[in-house]
Amino acid sequence: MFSQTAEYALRAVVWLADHPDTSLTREQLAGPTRVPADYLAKVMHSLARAGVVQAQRGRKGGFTLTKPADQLTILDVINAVDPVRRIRTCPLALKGHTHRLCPLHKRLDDALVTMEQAFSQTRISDLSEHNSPVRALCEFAETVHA
Amino acid sequence: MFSQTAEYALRAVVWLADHPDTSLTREQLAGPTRVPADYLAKVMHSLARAGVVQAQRGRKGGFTLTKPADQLTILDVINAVDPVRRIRTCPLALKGHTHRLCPLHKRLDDALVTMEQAFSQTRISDLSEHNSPVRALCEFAETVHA
DNA sequence: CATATTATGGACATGTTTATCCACATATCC
DNA sequence: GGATATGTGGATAAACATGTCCATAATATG
Repeated sequence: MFSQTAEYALRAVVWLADHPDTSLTREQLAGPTRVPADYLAKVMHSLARAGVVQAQRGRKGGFTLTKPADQLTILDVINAVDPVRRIRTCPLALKGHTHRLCPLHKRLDDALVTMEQAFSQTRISDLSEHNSPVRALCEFAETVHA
Repeated sequence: MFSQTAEYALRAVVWLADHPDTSLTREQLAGPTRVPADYLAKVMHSLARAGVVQAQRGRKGGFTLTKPADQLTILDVINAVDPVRRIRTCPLALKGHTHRLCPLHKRLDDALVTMEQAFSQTRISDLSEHNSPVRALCEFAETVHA
């Protein structure tokens, strides 16, 4: 239901949130989050364009969150890489039926709204180890160390 | 968020529900629902295998719903062609972390549960013209007639 | 300024979904 | 049984998502 890209983006952002005030390189992110490093480069680029992270080139470069993790939601991340596509007009190519959806597409869109709400209500900081009994990223950090 | 295939399947099933006790051929379904006829063949086949519709070959053949539309939900249709893939184990390949999800994947799975519930609570009959002020399939029927 | 490090951006490869086409099996009608 | 209508199944293509590779630009450090 979610794209692989969105999954990758969320893992990277959560990892960044767990390492505040630190610039992490693509490689440093790719390892613990288990995202293909070369593909992660593209994902991080999307996040940078969307203003979720700030990129810094050159030596000592890397990525940091542009906002504190408690001001960043799951929805922000998902919309940056793979926006929820609401159903606003009839998917069938109809004449003047753009203003009101039929029951089917109304229900489907309602489901999308519900998901958007769930995503917008969860802050990235809620996913950190400090704020949850179970550590984010399935406690992956415990199984690997640089 | 939903696959094109699921969208097609829902259109076809809603159309079938609006024409009860009638066997509709692939062509008769493809027209008003605007689904590519050849692709619809495959979608209907999936629905038949899942027991949502019954297929009848040969002359005067076609498709009918196996159950009354008020005993069939959106979830039944979606699961037939493009099942909601719940997150039951950690997407990161971890050792003994299958029993409990981290906060991130717990939240994502919660969102999936919410969607499943929304889908299972809507019956196909709820989408028919008789039970709704706005006709199903965006009143497409009004714009085309055989 | 030279070098090493790092993100950027494009080309390319692979995989999956969506779509098309056609031969075949099955059923109805005469 | 012959002719016609229909779903079934496989091969193939097109579009898109995912993944890999490499040259380039930018930045810090010495």
